[in-house]
Amino acid sequence: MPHSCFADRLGDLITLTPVERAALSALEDRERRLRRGAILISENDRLSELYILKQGMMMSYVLLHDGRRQILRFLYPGDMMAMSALAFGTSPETMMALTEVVVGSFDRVVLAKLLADHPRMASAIMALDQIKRVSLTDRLAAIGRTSAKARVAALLLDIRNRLRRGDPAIADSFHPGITQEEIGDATGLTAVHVNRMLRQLEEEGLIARDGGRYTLLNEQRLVRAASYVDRYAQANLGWLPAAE
Amino acid sequence: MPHSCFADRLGDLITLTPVERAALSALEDRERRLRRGAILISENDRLSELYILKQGMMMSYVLLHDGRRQILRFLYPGDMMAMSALAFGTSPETMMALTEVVVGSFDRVVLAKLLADHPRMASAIMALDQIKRVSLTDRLAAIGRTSAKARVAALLLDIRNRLRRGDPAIADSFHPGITQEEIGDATGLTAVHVNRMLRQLEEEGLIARDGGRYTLLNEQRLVRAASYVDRYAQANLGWLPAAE
DNA sequence: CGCGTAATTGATATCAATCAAGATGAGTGG
DNA sequence: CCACTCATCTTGATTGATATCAATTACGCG
Repeated sequence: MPHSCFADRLGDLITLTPVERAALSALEDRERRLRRGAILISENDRLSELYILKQGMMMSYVLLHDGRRQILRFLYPGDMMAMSALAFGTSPETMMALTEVVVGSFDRVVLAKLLADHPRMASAIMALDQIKRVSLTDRLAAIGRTSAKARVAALLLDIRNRLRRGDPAIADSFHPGITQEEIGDATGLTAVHVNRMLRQLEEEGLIARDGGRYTLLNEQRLVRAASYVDRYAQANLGWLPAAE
Repeated sequence: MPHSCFADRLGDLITLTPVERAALSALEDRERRLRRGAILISENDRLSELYILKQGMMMSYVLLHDGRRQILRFLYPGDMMAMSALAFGTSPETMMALTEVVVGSFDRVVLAKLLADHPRMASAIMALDQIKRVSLTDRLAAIGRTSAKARVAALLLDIRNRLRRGDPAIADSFHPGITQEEIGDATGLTAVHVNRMLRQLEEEGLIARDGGRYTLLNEQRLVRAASYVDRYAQANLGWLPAAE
């Protein structure tokens, strides 16, 4: 049976049957490779396929008139991308590879078919969507109502947690693989100010940095400073009836 | 056949069969009334039901440690609420009535059953979710990367468009029914600064105000100033196979 | 009429942006 | 192996947008 990154992700939430896993793997068999910096879909491009990130790291962002950029989300293996294809004919956002990546693609009609054949997957995918939505509202609240330092701290915590999901060996030390400018574009700050906030976090003994590597020295205080909540860890799909 | 606000909403996107409409109306038959200011669900309350707003206006928000508030969304008739119940046992946000309201409620298991029995509804509800998600990312970009004036303008445009969806008679003049403090909590600004921004928009001839009533005097310039996009108007579910 | 909430306005403070220069470091071509 | 280049990071000085503080004023409502 072919391996499915997306099934692994769903499998963290519910127990999947072999039949369900097989059905999900159909979402990934059309593979495509991208180099670092390559764009999978640009804002306003025609859109009818969805993608699953299988290897590497990507991000999605929008550009404003004045050239400023807002990064909407960093994407890791198992993440479904371009779900907006379900509602729109053109993409509302740009998706770019931050490393070499492998993505699987499938037509939106294939997803509709999957939902029809495996209704339990429909509920599970919707639940997964809700986790993403709540994470997004957390970020909205962070940008709207918290300090620059808190936003940077929250982003570091979030990236570490998401990396750890793909590699449980990761503890307090990790390599986000993004620039300070990207941290700024994700948190609504300038690169210069991100630099100062990182320095402050460092001086306060909350983090350490070396090259592109970050170490969380006091996770508890960091979580408190950032008002950070790991929504994925809180998820609970116990209410969903087991598969037959 | 009982009337369903949610079916009306979905019906804007796809043509529903009478059978589908009947199934959707099951999501609303358990009615509940709330007075202005009443709280439907508080942050961290146990959660196992979903709701559909049938009449009136609500909002959802989160509170931070320091008492600051971030309003996540204003809710209008036809909006499904508390979908986070699909993924979490407790609510990540508070939902409060801004006027007298009527809501319908149903258990999350009922939704799972509906998705199983009517797979086309599963795709349509997911598409509707995507519209909401993209609107949320628009707001994220606005708060992260645009000026106070642009954010206030965008909120006014959005509220007008959403009110108009419920009442096509609404043109350029409308009554949002929210305070300047609430505008601030939705846009990440203080009430004082919202007041100044409204005044500026007024002085520039973009809007007029009278009591709680707002009039858009130059919608085109306002849309430009706000970089506003009406995602709901752009939605297109043409790819979804018609019902049999 | 009186009370409480919301709106308004001015003065001042603060956080983060902008502007300006280096410093560091990883490729790259000679 | 070195000189060069470009991106990234770093730091200081200054500006600017928005917050905060402090009164008033207007208004809906009992």
